[in-house]
Amino acid sequence: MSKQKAEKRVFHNNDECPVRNVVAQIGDKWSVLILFALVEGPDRFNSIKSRVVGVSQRMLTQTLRGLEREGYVNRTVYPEVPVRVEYELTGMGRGLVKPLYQLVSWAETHHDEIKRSRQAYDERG
Amino acid sequence: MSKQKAEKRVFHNNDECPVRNVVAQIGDKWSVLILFALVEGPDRFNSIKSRVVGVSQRMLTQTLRGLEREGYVNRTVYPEVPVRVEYELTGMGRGLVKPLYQLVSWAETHHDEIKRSRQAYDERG
DNA sequence: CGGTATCCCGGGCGATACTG
DNA sequence: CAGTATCGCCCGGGATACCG
Repeated sequence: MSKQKAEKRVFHNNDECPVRNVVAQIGDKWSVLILFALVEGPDRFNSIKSRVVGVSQRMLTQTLRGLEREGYVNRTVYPEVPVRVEYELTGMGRGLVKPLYQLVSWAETHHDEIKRSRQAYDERG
Repeated sequence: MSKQKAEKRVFHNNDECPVRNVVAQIGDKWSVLILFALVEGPDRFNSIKSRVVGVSQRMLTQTLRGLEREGYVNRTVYPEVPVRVEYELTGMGRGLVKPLYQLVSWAETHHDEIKRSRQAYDERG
């Protein structure tokens, strides 16, 4: 049967790669923070904007549109005056957040170790 | 005690935020693919390069340096002729990969659903 | 209030050439 | 083989102005 040692996997970086797909969507500056903000319940545009510190109007709109397109977020317009728009996680969005929490929890646990590693790396040039 | 309803969390995007820290390092185009390639064992520069399809020499070097700085990857030089350089996951790197697998596993499970959501979104304009 | 539209700069990143 | 060095393009994303 061919070789004795298993061939090592090859990794592609395109639209058909689920790895790349998810990282491409949530790997930007704001997506994860916005998803986490919405975990606490539906929220309005300007409220999200004030809670996700530093996000510009342009990037908030753009990121929410992306998350909506992937199916992680629902957008609901209430035609009041003035208009009210609420964003909330979909079922799939809540599903995504779980492994994200695992990741972030890991990151928090190892935050100090990472900082020390950086410092050591920088010191030895 | 202050308000009845809990205040919603505020999310920052800076170096002190573990959320941002981890996403900033692994959210780029190549880090996750390279980490996954190294799960299968130590590997040499050009071998990684051929397995992570599309990565340029420049970006592979740069990404590996970043992963090494965070403490996820070890770099070992064997002064043979020609020189051989091996990269391998550290203990922390192997630790990081676990929640990443959870995330990617989730992504693979929902890949079709996401694709359908995109299509629906694009069709309704 | 919740967006678009436009301008513009810095940097991410690919291509290419060179090196120990 | 495993990198650095340099150039240049593209575009992410901030700032600002305007709109339903």
